[in-house]
Amino acid sequence: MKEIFGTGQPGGAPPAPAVLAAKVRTLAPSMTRSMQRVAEAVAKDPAGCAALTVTGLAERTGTSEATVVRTARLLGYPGYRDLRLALAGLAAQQQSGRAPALTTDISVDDPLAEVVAKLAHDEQQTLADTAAGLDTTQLGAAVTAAAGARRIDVYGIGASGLVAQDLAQKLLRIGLIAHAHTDPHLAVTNAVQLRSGDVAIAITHSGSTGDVIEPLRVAFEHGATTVAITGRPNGPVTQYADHILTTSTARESELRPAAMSSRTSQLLVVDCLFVGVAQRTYETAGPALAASYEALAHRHRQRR
Amino acid sequence: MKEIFGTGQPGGAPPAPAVLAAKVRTLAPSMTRSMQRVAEAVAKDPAGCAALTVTGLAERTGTSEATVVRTARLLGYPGYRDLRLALAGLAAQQQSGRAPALTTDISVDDPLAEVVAKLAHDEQQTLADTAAGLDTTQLGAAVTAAAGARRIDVYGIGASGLVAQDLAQKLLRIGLIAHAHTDPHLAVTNAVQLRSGDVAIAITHSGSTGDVIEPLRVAFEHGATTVAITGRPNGPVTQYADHILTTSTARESELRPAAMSSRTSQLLVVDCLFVGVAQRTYETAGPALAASYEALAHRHRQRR
DNA sequence: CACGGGTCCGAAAATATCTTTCAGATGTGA
DNA sequence: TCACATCTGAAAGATATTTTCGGACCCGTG
Repeated sequence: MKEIFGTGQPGGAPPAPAVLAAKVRTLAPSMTRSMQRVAEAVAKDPAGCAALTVTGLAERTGTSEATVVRTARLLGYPGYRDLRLALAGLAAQQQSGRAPALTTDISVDDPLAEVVAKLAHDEQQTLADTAAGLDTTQLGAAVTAAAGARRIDVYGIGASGLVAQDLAQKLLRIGLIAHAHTDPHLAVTNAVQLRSGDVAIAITHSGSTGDVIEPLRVAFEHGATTVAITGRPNGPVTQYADHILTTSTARESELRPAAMSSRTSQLLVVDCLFVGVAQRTYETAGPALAASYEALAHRHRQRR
Repeated sequence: MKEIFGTGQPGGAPPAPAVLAAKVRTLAPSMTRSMQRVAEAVAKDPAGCAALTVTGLAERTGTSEATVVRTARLLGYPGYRDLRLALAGLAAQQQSGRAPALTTDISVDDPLAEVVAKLAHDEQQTLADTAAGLDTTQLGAAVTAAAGARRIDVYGIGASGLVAQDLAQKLLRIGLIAHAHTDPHLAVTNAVQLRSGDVAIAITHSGSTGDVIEPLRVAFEHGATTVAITGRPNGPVTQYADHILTTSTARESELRPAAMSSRTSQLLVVDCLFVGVAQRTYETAGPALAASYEALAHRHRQRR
């Protein structure tokens, strides 16, 4: 069997220096234990790790050279050598005056003002990570597909279901035929209707939500162009996805469920997708947006 | 010879990445012809050279590996490997020097990468604004009311409807009785059921969405504690609100409907409200969160 | 003009580093 | 518990870097 790891991102994602920290955060959950140790060490002390050889880093993290190389691959680099280069770059950037973001958990007895500050900061971080980790090539492909689609179906369950609805609502506003499906059975029965030229989009943070994967699989097998918006670019859902849009995965805690930051991340991706499509179809999207704005104005009371 | 550079590292310490260019200029005259070629190439295109192996750089400069290594030594590095790392650092610093102003609107012909950057930046700004403008006293009051409520109803239409659902979903997870109403008629008929001790929350960006104000009015008149989450702290909706949580109002443009940033803002407020309530009811919320997490895990296929 | 002393240079060997392979270890679901 | 798949590290294999070493070149001198 072929090595599944090496693929990483087939779409030729260039290894970037500044987005490395974001990538670590995004991909950490989909890593194995030893790889996480390596990733953590790398994220914690870029300068120190850049000075180490592959053997040295393996020793420091208590793993083997092979694992270090595998981690480098997962982070999108051809090998450890390149990761090391990026690490040096990151270290240099950090060196040149940057305040390290202080992220503490929210605890039960935090005053409200602090809760607000921490939540806002966290979501900002999530946005930055997502933007940094988003592959614009994949995004472009998804935009092209959606802009020319006969029909667009979006699948999502739970919190992701709301994101799916948000996307569908917006696409409808610019004159596209878009539906959000939050019921697994209905989703599948609708997916059967799809064919080449249609687009199916699955939104799942974990990348392994069966109820969402199933309709995507059906759509995929019926020839539709499929897009996965997920936090686990290696998850099962990507198996049936022509294009993969990666959301960031911030660490969660008891009082801050994963749903919170993943939702922020998903929404940003969805917004990007939407704006991209709106650009592409500006001829019709522009007037449509204006018209829907007009229509809404009449639902508002006039006072004040 | 005396060390004239500001490295502050006398002896065999590795030179900093930033002073590399200066070193090249200073030491160039004392170099041999071939070494000068190498030094020049390195100074002119750090990024490009960092990507080359010792053999590659030798070829590009028309010299040999040995010469490259000798040059690296002359510049103060133990070997080419370390010069290369410094080069990568330098490249990264130069790269990060460019901070493009993102204050402009998104236009039809923006490349996707820029769309992503602008959207992310904008939403970050929105979060900061919201956090800054949120009145923690009002928030505290709303939290207290919600934490002790017999029942919580949330009203929202369109994009705000999704936020309402998000809030209700989360509150349900920690064991509270919460419902989101997106149908105006049903919302009103349900609002009639409310009484003192219950909480009604209206979410409307414009503050003047009749379909949302009406149920809140009914709830208010039936004695429920009412909360308004709105971008217009003076809007009609506040007339029937005991507590007002203000969301930020970012400027909109044709390709970036107001719904986008207002949604981000609303979600942050809703999250704050939720976390506050979860803190307040930690006795029951903690276990409930853990339990719902457990339950979800089984809906996911095995990892990878 | 030839010669000797010095420096400079690069091909190839020697070493270090990185990558791949493979088989045992470990965990997971039926 | 067993079967299966995944994870992991030791060691072999491939690259890259460093060192070695002999020849080329420059230049002043006899």
